[in-house]
Amino acid sequence: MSSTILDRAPIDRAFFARDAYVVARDLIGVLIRRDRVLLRIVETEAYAQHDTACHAHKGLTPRTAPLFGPPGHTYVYLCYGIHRMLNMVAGSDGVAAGCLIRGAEVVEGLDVVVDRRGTPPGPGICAGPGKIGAALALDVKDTGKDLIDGRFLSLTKGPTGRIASGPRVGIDYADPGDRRRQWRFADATSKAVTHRALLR
DNA sequence: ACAAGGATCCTCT
DNA sequence: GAGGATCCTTGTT
Repeated sequence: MSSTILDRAPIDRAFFARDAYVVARDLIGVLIRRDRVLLRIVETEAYAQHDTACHAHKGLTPRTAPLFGPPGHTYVYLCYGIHRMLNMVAGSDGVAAGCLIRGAEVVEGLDVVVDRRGTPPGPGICAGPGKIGAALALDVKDTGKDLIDGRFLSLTKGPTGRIASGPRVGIDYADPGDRRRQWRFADATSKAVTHRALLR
C-alpha cells in the first residue's frame, strides 16, 4: 500500500541528533501540522555554536538557551520586533545548533493561513521565515517546546524535490568565513523558495 | 532604565 | 535587486 501525504512516518528525536547542516538538508519536504494548517518545508538554514551568524556564538543567554538544550525542540525568537522565527534545535545536548525554517508550501488550511497573513493566496504566502511564524500563529512563548511528542507541532516525513544549496541569507554581520558556508537548503522545484539566484 | 541591534518584509525600480 | 520601514527584546548600565 503506497503512503499518501497524510500517511507518513513521524520524525523522531534521533533525526535531530545530528549535525545541523545535515538536519537542515533533511528537513526539506518535512510536513508540519498545527491544528488545521499543514505546511511542507521547502527552505531551511543551519546555524551552529561557533558560527558567528548564530545567536548562540556569544554564549548562553536566556533567549538562546533552547539552542543549547536537547535536540528536537523549538527555538522561537522575535526578529525586527515583528517577525516570529521558527527554528528546530539540532545536534547534542549542551552544544548549540539549530535549523531555521525559511520557506514552506501550504498543503492544508489555506483559508486559515490567508486570514493570519492578511494577504491573498499565492505561491509566496509562506515564502520567508516571518511568514511561516505568522501562518502557524507562533508566539515567542513557544520557544523551547518539544517537537517529538506532537503536542505543539507534529512533524512527519513528506515528499522532497530536488535539493539545492547555497549561502545563508541576511547574515551580513557574520565573519566572511561563516558567510561562505553552504548551509542553506531548498527544494529547487518549489515556487515558495526565496533568493533563487544564490542556489545551486 | 535604555540604547542598540536585527536569521525580515514590502514596495518600488 | 536595492533600500527603507518598523518596533520589540535583549543585554548591559
